[in-house]
Amino acid sequence: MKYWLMKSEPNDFSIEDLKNRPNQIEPWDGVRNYQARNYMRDEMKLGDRVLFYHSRTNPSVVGTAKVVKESYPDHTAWDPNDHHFDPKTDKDNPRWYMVDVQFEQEFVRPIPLPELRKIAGLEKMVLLQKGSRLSVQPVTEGEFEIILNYAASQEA
DNA sequence: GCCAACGTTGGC
DNA sequence: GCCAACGTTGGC
Repeated sequence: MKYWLMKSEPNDFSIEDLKNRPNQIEPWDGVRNYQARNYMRDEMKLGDRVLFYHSRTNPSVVGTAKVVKESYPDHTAWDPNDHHFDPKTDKDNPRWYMVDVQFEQEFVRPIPLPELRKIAGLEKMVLLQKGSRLSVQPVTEGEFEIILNYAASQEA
């Protein structure tokens, strides 16, 4: 099993939105970065765990989700009316892929980015590296556990 | 809203 | 294949 962190701008799609979806499942569409796509297309497997991250507005880890459908073409790339329309990809040779994720839990207290930087054991997290902007990124099992434990300790 | 850091595009 | 110009991301 692998562990991931996925970013979303809460104004665009928040963890509350995920929680309110039918079956609490949502396709992770709109990723238009090759490295992030490769992770989704090639490495994300059923049951993989995901840290849900809110970017830009009060950046923080806000909860967890899991992968419930492995990669398939992101059809929004072919929709001229979609914000993430990509005129250069065609249906015979899909360029962009997505997975479905399902809500697991929302932290009672989100963990803000500055707080993450202070937690021992997270120094090497991709998220915390300078200039890191990947919207889909790997997390180690150790990092994942540290964050879950930290979140749980905040709820006591 | 600003802007630094990245990623992509396209002329040559 | 280089690299300048442009567009985007995301912390602040």
